[in-house]
Amino acid sequence: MVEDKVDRAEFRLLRRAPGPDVTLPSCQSGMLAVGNKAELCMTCAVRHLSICSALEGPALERFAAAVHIMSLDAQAPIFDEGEPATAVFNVKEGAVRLYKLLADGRRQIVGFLFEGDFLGLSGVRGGNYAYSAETVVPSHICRLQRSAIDGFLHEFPKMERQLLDIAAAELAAAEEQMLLLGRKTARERLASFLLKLSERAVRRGKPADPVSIPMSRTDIADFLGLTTETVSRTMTQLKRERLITLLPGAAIAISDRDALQAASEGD
Amino acid sequence: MVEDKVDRAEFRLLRRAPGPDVTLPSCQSGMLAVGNKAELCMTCAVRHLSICSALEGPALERFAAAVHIMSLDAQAPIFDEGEPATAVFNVKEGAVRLYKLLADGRRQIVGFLFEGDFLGLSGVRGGNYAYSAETVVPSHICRLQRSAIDGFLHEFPKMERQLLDIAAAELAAAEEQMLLLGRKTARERLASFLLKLSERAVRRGKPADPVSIPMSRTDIADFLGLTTETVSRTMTQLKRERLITLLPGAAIAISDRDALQAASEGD
DNA sequence: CGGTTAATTGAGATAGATCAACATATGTGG
DNA sequence: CCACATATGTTGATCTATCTCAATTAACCG
Repeated sequence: MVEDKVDRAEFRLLRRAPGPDVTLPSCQSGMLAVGNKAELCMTCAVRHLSICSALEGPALERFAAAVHIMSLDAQAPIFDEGEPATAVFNVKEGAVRLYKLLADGRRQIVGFLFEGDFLGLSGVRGGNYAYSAETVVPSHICRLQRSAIDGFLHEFPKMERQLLDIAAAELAAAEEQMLLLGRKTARERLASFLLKLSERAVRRGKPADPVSIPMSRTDIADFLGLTTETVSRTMTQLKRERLITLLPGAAIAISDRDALQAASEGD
Repeated sequence: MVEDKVDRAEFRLLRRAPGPDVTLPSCQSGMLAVGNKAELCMTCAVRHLSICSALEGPALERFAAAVHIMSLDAQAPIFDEGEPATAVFNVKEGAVRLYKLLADGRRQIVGFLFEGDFLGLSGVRGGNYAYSAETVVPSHICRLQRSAIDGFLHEFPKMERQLLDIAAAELAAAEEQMLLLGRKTARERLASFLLKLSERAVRRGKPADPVSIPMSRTDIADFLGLTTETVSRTMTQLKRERLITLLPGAAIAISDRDALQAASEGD
């Protein structure tokens, strides 16, 4: 526990040690065996949330044929920062964290992904992933060769435009996160985080109020630029002031949304 | 000076006070009078750096016809966060800062733009600008109605793809900035900042070594999530250790690039 | 060249980090 | 199904990097 940071850096080196190219993580937890692959996308519960919604009918069937669904355990690597960006992904179910590491193991989580979120095109620098990706909980992730998606983008300008919109939205979110990291207090950061999680849950068609918090305190800390201890203390503080209620099963009830909103902007 | 933050917040409110829509800043410092508008883009010194490079011949002439060049003083507003995003911009000459404010005046600069940099499509949330933009030094900024650029994007997929690449690069930069803001020390932040400025100068065809620093210490502080005092002290520290030399005229010589690189990653 | 603004330097305060128990889940094999 | 083992979360007591407040100095500009 004391050696946490060093462990993280060493672990990273270990993972990279084997050779220049690592086996694809798709093999690590097994692939779903599916009879009719087309069904995959046609009946996908999160299609309306993702770029796949730009396709219909035969195009969607062709798309489905190129997609592989990976079933991953919790804490499973998807790809590493610096690897050639040969595939793109879509989260079908579960949660993913994207992060960057410093040499000494300090970690910054640059984003969390949930059902319907797209991954692997934006945030790529010079053909390589700009961050690492891991599952937070057991997840189903759709995987598609980059070459394949490039073809679809070329063929369906609507999809490309949608991707541009996604990139613009991600950028706006990134800028908000910069404001949070550069200028907000711990209390403001946590309040902002909880509200944002709630908003995102709503966009996915889930209830706004009991927010599910699938990630650990350490993940939250590394996302908010804090330590676990500060996250824990601040959580307790918000609880004590009755802005939130900690529920069993990694969920949080927002007891006073207005007050939490106020707390997120600096009282 | 003591009331700096409050001033900033009040100033912002004042600027917004007049009415629902503010006069376009293009009128504030005058427009360049140009005989042959087509010449504007055809002979533009930074065309190869910007999205305009996707167009040639007649298409470029049509593009030029739709472009207005604004000549702005230093510290001139370009647009405000929350305004409808009715135009896109390209920096022809000068420097621009993009920033977000909190209600009490705390400011986070989310990016600096230089010659050739594009502005106004990515980072837009729901049709409104996600941040405010101001010039840092006297600048020439190309302005184009959003509806016009949409037409070109539709007509020239090459331009749209280029925009997607730009957005991806911006996102990668934003993620790196999150790592800086969330996990780096003041020393690491400043070293990273100076190196990045140097890299960007090179990409614009300028020398890597005496880096021009057009922005104030306050701007640097608000970009790095620090205070002016800390920026100043850290600058002095790097100078004392002979990693950099402060030159007259807002320039900095990188005396020991390797050491500065090391300092940017945590010694 | 004086006046104004920006940058630097110093002294002291503090939010959040670090170090250290302790508590509470989570899981595992008997 | 319980008792132990391990990971995760909470709480407490310090410590410190950076902020804040306060001068002082340097740069810029008409």
